[in-house]
Amino acid sequence: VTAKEPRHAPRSTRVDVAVDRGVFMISVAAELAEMHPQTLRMYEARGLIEPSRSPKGTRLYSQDDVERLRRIQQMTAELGLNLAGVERVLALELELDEMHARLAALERAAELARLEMAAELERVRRSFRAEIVPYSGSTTALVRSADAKSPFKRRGRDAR
Amino acid sequence: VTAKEPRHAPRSTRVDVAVDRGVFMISVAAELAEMHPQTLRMYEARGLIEPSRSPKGTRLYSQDDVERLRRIQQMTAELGLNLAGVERVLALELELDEMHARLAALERAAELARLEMAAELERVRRSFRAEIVPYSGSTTALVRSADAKSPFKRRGRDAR
DNA sequence: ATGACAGTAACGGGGCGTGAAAGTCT
DNA sequence: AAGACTTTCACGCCCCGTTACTGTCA
Repeated sequence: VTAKEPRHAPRSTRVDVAVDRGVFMISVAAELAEMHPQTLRMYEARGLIEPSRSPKGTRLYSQDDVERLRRIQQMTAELGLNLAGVERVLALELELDEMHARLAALERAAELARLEMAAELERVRRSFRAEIVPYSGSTTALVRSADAKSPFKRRGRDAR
Repeated sequence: VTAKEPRHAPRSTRVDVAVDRGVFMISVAAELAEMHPQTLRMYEARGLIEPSRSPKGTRLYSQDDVERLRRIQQMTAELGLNLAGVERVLALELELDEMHARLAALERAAELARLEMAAELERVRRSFRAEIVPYSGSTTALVRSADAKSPFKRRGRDAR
């Protein structure tokens, strides 16, 4: 926001790249994940990660790959898991995420159903009231049905 | 079911004991879990398991403890996890179970709410209809609602 | 006094991260 | 020709299961 900038300031560029697009070769991916390149190859051999390959056979790691590597790194380094544990934990965390999503979706669906039900109930109340004509001298009410909007004509928005 | 049994048949007894009541001392717990007794002590030192203690200080493992040991055993032996991994996986699986329970509870609650709503809706309809009475001498149709089978009475069995 | 418990310490095999060697491509 | 990639192999640390030793109690 300042007007003046140093002439030889470090230049940086930001490029938009799909997060699952492989762009980093092994040396820079290793640096980004703070790991040894050889370790990355090992992980691939174990099936923990699957970088794409250039036509020449060079590994290309995506942004997602690097993030996954960092997660693995913190599991092994900070928590002391071995690779088998990492594998299992990653799988479980995936399951857990899916379950979270399902739960959130179900909650949303339930709330929505609740609202629709309430609305339907209100509609029914109103439509019945509208068709009731005040009548004095009897305990019964009358119905004008010719043009009456049937209270139950709309049934659409509920069945799955 | 056969009438005659060998006189010296192996005798067995089945005793009811609370699954979380510590009853096995370390040697039999180890045998049940197919592990070395020392391993059990190690796991306790790591906080992976917490057998109760007799007044004398002897470890007493419950049925639950033994099951947990077997689960640990299969994680380490079959899957190759180390203890840190076991710890993490057990925690995650607990979370997952809780989430399963929550999800099931939420589904039940939603279904129940749905039924109650439907019932309420039906009540409202009926109560309004009860006030409607036949009327002849008009071009409009009539509704005897007290006992009338309403054309739209059945709404229940459709969702899902 | 034998046997199962408790605790601490040391051995040893395997997992896994690192380093080295050799080959290919630009 | 130099440098970064590829692969395979070997060293070495550390985890952890086992064994061994010692002490206590019935």
